[in-house]
Amino acid sequence: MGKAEDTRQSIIEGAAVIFNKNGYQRTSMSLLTQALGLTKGAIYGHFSDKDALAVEAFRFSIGQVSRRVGESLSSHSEVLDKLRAFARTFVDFFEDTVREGGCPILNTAVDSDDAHPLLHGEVRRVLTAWEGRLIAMVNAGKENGEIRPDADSELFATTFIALVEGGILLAKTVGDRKYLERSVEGIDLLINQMAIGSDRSSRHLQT
Amino acid sequence: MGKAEDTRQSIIEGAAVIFNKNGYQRTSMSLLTQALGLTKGAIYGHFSDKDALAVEAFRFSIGQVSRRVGESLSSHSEVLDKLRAFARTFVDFFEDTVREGGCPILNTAVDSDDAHPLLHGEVRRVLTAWEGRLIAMVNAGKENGEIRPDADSELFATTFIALVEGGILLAKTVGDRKYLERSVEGIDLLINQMAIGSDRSSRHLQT
DNA sequence: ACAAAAATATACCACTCGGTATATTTCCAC
DNA sequence: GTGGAAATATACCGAGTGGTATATTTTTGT
Repeated sequence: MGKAEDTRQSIIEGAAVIFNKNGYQRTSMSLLTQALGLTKGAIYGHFSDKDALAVEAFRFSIGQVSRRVGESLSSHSEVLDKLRAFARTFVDFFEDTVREGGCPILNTAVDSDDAHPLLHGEVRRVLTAWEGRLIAMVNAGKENGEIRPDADSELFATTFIALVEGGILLAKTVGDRKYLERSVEGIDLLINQMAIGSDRSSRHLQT
Repeated sequence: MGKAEDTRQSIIEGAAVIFNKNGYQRTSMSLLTQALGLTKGAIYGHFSDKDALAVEAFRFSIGQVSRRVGESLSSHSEVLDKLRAFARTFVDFFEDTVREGGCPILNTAVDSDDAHPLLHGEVRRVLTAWEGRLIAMVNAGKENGEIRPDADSELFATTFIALVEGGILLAKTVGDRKYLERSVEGIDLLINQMAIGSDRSSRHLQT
């Protein structure tokens, strides 16, 4: 990778955090230059405009999340364990997430509301991909006999995502990670209810 | 109410929608003036600065949500029905919510991230109040025998809020209300599991 | 080592921002 | 109706915005 390509990547990585912390609008080009130690000339030499950089930065942030999740899943073979690890990843990295400005999906979804169709399309694609991945995992669990065949995979996928994002929102806003922990606990309950032959499926919303 | 107080209120109501649609940063004073048909002089005559107006606008938006929820609850006497009506209110008003720019709690929580301590404090207060209200309702249900005494009211309150906000986020971002409907369906499952003597408590994550 | 090319820095553009000082209009008590 | 006060409009401020044209530095192929 040449020197130029190297700085291009460092711009993306630096901008990802700054955009995520401050939002698209509040992130000015001059803020980026001083945080990156570069000048406008350098940035505009690599990206056509602020929008293009924002999109690449968002994709990079998503890649980071995806990588973390992938690593968590790889250490488990059973689908049920993979699902549990999936959810718990967001708890494990909560402090890092807060330090980097919160969940980029959540932030960008709210931030790009109407005003930024490009970013809006990106986050929309990420969310449906996430949903599809969860549905596929549940279906795989049905096929290998881990999950009851009558489980509603779409209902599970939606509640999974909603609980994760809602949990992050609550925990970050109120400033207490217990809200995210509880949300993931709620996901665990749902997972147990889909499982075949687990006595945990008879335990409900009790501690 | 004098003419001036009337104007002041119309500024708040108009600004509430504009702030919620565009976010704090993207809502410029000139955007407000042209949308309200007023000039800066009029606005700054009633509010010290943009921040003060934003806070009042946020409170007004929250009041609207609170009013809707209150009306939904008032038509039920049992706690379990109140909880179900609580959740369903967000589905019933989903189209209105989208038209007005999304859930003000969700939007403001993400928007005020770090940058606006005043608004951040407001949304934080609203969230904990919402949590307290749900916990109180569950406890009331325990006392009058509707809800199992061992139900985890805090876990329920957190998952309730996370599912509502996460569901709104998903539904609005992807552009399909079914995601919010599923999230509320998930809440109904949790409610049924807390209920005493309902055979529904043995049905889990199946359609 | 050197010249061409690529990458980065500098200086500047028109425009918009939130906010204010002042002029003008509208309201209200008498 | 009229005078004084309150409410609103107008004109303007310095600062910051995204973006660009050009100058300078750095890299790269030979």
